[in-house]
Amino acid sequence: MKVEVLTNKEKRDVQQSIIAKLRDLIEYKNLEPGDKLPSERMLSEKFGVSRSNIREAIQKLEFYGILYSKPQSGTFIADIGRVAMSGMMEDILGLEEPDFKALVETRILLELKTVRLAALRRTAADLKTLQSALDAYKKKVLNKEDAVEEDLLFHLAIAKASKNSSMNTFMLIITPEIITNFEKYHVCDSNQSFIGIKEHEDIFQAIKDQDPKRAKEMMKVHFKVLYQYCYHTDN
Amino acid sequence: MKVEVLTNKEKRDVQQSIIAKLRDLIEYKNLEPGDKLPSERMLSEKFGVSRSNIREAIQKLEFYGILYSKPQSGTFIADIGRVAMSGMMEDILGLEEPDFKALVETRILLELKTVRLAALRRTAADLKTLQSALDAYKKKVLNKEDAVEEDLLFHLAIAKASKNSSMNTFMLIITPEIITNFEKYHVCDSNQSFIGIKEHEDIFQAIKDQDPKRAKEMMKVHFKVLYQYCYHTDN
DNA sequence: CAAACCAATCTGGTTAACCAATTTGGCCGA
DNA sequence: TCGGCCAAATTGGTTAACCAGATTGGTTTG
Repeated sequence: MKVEVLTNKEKRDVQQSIIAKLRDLIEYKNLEPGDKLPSERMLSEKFGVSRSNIREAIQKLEFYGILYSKPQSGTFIADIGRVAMSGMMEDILGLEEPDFKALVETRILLELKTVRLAALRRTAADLKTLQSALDAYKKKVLNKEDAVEEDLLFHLAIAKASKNSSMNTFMLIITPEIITNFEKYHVCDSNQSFIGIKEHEDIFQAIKDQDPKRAKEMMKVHFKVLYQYCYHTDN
Repeated sequence: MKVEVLTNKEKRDVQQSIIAKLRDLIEYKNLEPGDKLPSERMLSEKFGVSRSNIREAIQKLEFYGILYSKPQSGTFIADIGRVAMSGMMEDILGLEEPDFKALVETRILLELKTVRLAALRRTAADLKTLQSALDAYKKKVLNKEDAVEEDLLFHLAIAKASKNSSMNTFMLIITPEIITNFEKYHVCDSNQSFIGIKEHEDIFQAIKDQDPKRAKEMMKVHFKVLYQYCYHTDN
C-alpha cells in the first residue's frame, strides 16, 4: 500500500474526519449508550484509513469521555446519552486552537480561584513548596536573570495547593502556551520583575495567613498588567 | 518476547514510570530546551518497555507542551526552559483523578465566566443555537422525561458562544464526568426541572439582551443547589 | 579552501502480523 | 428442552517489519 507522510495539519484533518464519520455511523446505525462500535479493523477498512488513525481518534474521544475501550472486547459508547454524545462530538469538531487572549483570560479566571482555595486549604507542606518556589524566583530576579519559568512554577505551586485536581490540570495545560507567548510578546519586562517580587511575597503571605480575600486581591494586583492587556477591548 | 495484558491501572503506572524515567534522563544528561531526546527505539530498549508505551508517554508530554515530535527527525524538548519543564513533569506525575466536588467547583467557576462572555460576544448564530438547545430541554422536561443531557448541551452552547476556546475545551472535558456523577448521585431531582426551565430562560434572555451582569446573576441562581452542595464545608 | 552534493544512516510514522483474553454459538449430557 | 461447556472466531493491545523524509559526514568540485 502507498504510504504517505502527513503534515501535522493534514493529520489533524484526518482525525477530525474520522470523528465526523464515527458520529455519522452512530447516527446511521442508531447506536445507543453502552452499544459496541464496530471493531477497529472494520472501521479502518470502512473509512479507508489506517488502524493507527482509528485508534488515535478513539483515544481522543475516550479523553473526552465519549467512548471507552475494553481490552479484548471492544469499544463502547459511554453512558452519557445519545443527545449529549452527538452534541459533544459536534463541539469537539468545531474546537479551534485557543488564541493568546483566550489563554490569558482563562488563566486569570483560574488563578483568582486557585489562590483563594490555596489560602483556605494549604497545608504546611504546601507552604514549604511555595516558599522554595518563591525563593528560586527571587534569586533569579535579584541576579537580573530571566525568571519567567520560576514565576510560573510559583503559580503552579499555588494551583497544587488549591487541592482542586481539575484546576491544577487545566493550569498545567495552559502554562506552556503562556510561557511561549510571554517570551514572544515580551509581556514581562525585566524592570517589572522587581515589583513582581513584592507581589509574589504578598500573595504568599496571604496564603500563609489563610486569608482568601486578601490572597485574591493580591493576585488581582499581580495580574493588573495582564488584565489590561486582556481586557482593553471589552468587559 | 512474553506478552502481558495490563489493566488500566497498571498501564497508567507504566506510563507514569516512563515519564519519571524521562525526567531523570533529562536531568542526568543535562538536556536543555531544543535538545533532541534519544530515539523511541533506544528509549524502549533502555527502559525495558515497548515502543508503544514510549510513544504514548511522549504523546502525553506533547499534550502538556513539554515535548514535541518532528516526523523523520526526532523528539525534542520544548522551549519552556529546564526548570519549568522539570517542575511541570513533577506536577504531572503528582496529578490525581479529580473528585466530584472538584469538578463541580471548576464547572461553577467556568460557567459564571462563560455566561458573562457569551452575553458580551454572542452572535445571532449563537442565539439560534442556544434557542434550539433551550427548546429541546423544555420539550423533554414538559414530557417529564430525563433532561440531563439537554441541560448540559445548553450549557455547552453557552461556552461555545463565549468565544473562548480554552474554556470551551475545559467545559467539554468535565461535562461527561458531571453527567455520570449527576446520574449516580441524583443531583438533579425531576421536580427541580420545572424550575430549571424558568432559570434557563432567564439566562437565555440575559445573553440575548447582552446583559453580562444579569446573565451571571441568573447563572448563579441556577447553580444555587450545586453551590450549596459544593460549598457547605468552606468558603 | 569552501560550498555543493550524494549516499548511508537514523528517525518518527505506518502497516502488518501476532497475542491472549473474551465472546459466542453450537454441541453434549442430563 | 434446558443448562453447562468447550472450541473457534473476534477483539483491543502489542510487537515487529517497513517506509519515506530528514540528517549527516565525507567526498567531490569550483
